[in-house]
Amino acid sequence: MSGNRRELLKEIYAGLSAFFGPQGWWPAETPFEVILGAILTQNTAWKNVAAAISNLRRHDLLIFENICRVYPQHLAVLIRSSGFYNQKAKKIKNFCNHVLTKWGGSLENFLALDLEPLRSELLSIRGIGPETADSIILYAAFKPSFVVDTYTYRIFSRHGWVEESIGYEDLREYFMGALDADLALFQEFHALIVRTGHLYCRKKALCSGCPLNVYL
DNA sequence: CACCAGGCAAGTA
DNA sequence: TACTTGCATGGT
Repeated sequence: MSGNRRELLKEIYAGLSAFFGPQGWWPAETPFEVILGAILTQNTAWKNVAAAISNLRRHDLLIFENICRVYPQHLAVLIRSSGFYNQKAKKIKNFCNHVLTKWGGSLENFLALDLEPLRSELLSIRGIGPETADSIILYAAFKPSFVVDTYTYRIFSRHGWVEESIGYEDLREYFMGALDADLALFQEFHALIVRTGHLYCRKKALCSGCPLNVYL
């Protein structure tokens, strides 16, 4: 049964990869920028996140040591366009304070942890949930933790491949239990799923030619 | 005008 | 354990 799942996933990945080509995610220049983007994009369109990151860049705040010194209120003003800005400013500061107090300010050392210890420590930080944690692990720490998002859930449940009631951890295990722990594969697969979701989830267009050929 | 976007935490039963 | 609600801007 699990071999079947592996074949299904391999087939979907191959199809999406051939259809869309390489995605080259995450759209950021440094690990810390990935982390900021992962928090800022929580339930928010990426376009609004991009504007916030652009503001941070203008203020030279895409650097860990710099953002550590800024007040949450000031941060909130700069990331306003990403929505939930008061919460998100606090979440970013929570992350920074964790690295400062527990890792002596060495983000590099923190991200060098093995996958499982890193994941549980990320999840202990207020504001870092499972998707944000896995995004950070996959695209900032470069370790193969599969990222599940709403598109993943919608696409796979709508096709009847998983139960509608499935939760985050079980859906993540659906992928990780069937696929080899391959960094590039996980990075591309998630990016391709999001690409598909952007085009077809809750849109009127049908998936003409797309391997996931169903009205979502 | 209503609805949603690459979630998460806190509160309730 | 399993819902529900607050958070908030900007695009369709």
